[in-house]
Amino acid sequence: MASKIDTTEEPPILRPFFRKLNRLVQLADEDEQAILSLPARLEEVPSGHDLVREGQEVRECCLLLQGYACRHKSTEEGGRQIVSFHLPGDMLDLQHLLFPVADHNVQAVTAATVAWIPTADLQSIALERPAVGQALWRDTLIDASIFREWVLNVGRRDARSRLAHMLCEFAARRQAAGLGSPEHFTLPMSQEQIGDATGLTAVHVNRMLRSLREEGVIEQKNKAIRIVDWEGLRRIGGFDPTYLHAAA
Amino acid sequence: MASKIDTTEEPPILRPFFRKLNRLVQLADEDEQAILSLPARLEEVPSGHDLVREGQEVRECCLLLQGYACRHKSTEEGGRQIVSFHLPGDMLDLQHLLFPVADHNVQAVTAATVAWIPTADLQSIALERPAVGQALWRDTLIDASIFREWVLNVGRRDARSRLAHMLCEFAARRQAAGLGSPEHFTLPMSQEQIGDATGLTAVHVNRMLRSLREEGVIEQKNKAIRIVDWEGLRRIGGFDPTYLHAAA
DNA sequence: AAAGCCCGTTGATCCAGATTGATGCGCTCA
DNA sequence: TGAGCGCATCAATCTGGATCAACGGGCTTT
Repeated sequence: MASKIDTTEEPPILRPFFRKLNRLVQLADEDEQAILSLPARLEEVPSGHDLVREGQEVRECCLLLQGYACRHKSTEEGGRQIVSFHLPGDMLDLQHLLFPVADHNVQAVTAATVAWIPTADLQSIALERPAVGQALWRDTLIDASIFREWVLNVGRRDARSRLAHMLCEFAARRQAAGLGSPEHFTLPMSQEQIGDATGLTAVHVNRMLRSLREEGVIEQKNKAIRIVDWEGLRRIGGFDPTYLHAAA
Repeated sequence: MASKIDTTEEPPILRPFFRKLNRLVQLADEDEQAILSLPARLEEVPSGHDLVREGQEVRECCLLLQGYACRHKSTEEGGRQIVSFHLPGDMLDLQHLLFPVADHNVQAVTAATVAWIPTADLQSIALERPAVGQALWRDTLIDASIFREWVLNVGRRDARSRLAHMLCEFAARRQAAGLGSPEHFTLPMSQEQIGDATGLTAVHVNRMLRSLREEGVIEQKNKAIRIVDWEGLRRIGGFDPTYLHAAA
């Protein structure tokens, strides 16, 4: 399932990662070379696979290359809360650069390919190449900003708004990451997972999605979703993309 | 209300800030000197004062020296959500080091003294002194970890647990910051504010605090609070301090 | 010392969302 | 080709927390 690969062969598997960092901070050619030649261990995992578990000691950071992932925590009673969703190109656990023990879980939402990069190598590139370090720091700051918005989302918005907001964010981040049209895409997660992300139950997610469909702001068949009335959805969710800081 | 002061006079007003960073990363004497001689503009503000407003362009980062503060966001309908509370020694808006425009508000919870430090100076100290940069980065990562826990708190815990968890976190952070006993302290915020932080209404906060009192896990008179049964409170809140990463 | 106000306290009622359970559809795999 | 299963869908009932309303006590203001 896991295999060592020679990163000097083409095309460099870390290019999506470089592209993302380069959106955050303008990088020089040497920065690009340094990033692309980071050692990386590829792994393909099935949907639902746990990539990092809470309490685990982490020596490699996990970069998502294909598919979708999420991070989640649980209460002692077993209530599960997804705290973020991730797109290809996202670093899933940058916090492990400075804290070796995981304080939450990382899970594949769909079948996915990830690249494991030793934390030590990321640390030294961040230290030796200030621009790269700054890009990584920026990435963690955007993460934090999204968490704040999620606190607001689950704390103060009603069910329909929460869902609308989540859909808007997902669409906006897809677009920012250059993954295609923000109006028509596949929503990779199950309604159960959407509920875990919004603090709702799956059945209520179902009801509210139906309500959004009946209102004519979205269309759905299976996992395929089309945002018919972006302004309407934006208004229902109270979505303002400022907190994404243009990238993410 | 605001006044320029010569930071070379004793005692250095930035010492609490240095102490906090030094807890995050072991700093050298030159790091200490560099931190203590950062230019800082002192300001004393009354309870409820807005230190930073959403949308505002920020050129100085705000360091809390005395009193308590919070950060908050609002929905378009006006629902207010407090996303974090802050103790003396905390940097209130480190994200402005890399993003010049505020995506949320910072407010004084009590009368407070703050020090404004130009973002440019913080940026250069972070760049020129890797240990300081790392400490600041660590601080933002701990912030993010706390936000994740808050998403879980408002998303998946019931009202009583949310409150118990909030009390545990506040006590633990007080202790970590060396602000005195974790069992007996004054809770600076109003029940309205506690509600805004936990996604509840003030009346329900009141009821649940009474329930905690009746259960004998806490005692309260006015703002003074005593945690009588720490293990009980911990259990009710499902509090596990790992996410605070020992400092904060 | 009186006036006013903010804040905490308590009760009564209402509603958004949870829970439970039943049905149906489209996968995958034998 | 059909069995089995995960997942979406939908309805009926229940409940935690919101909302609305009233009161009291300690604080500041004059």
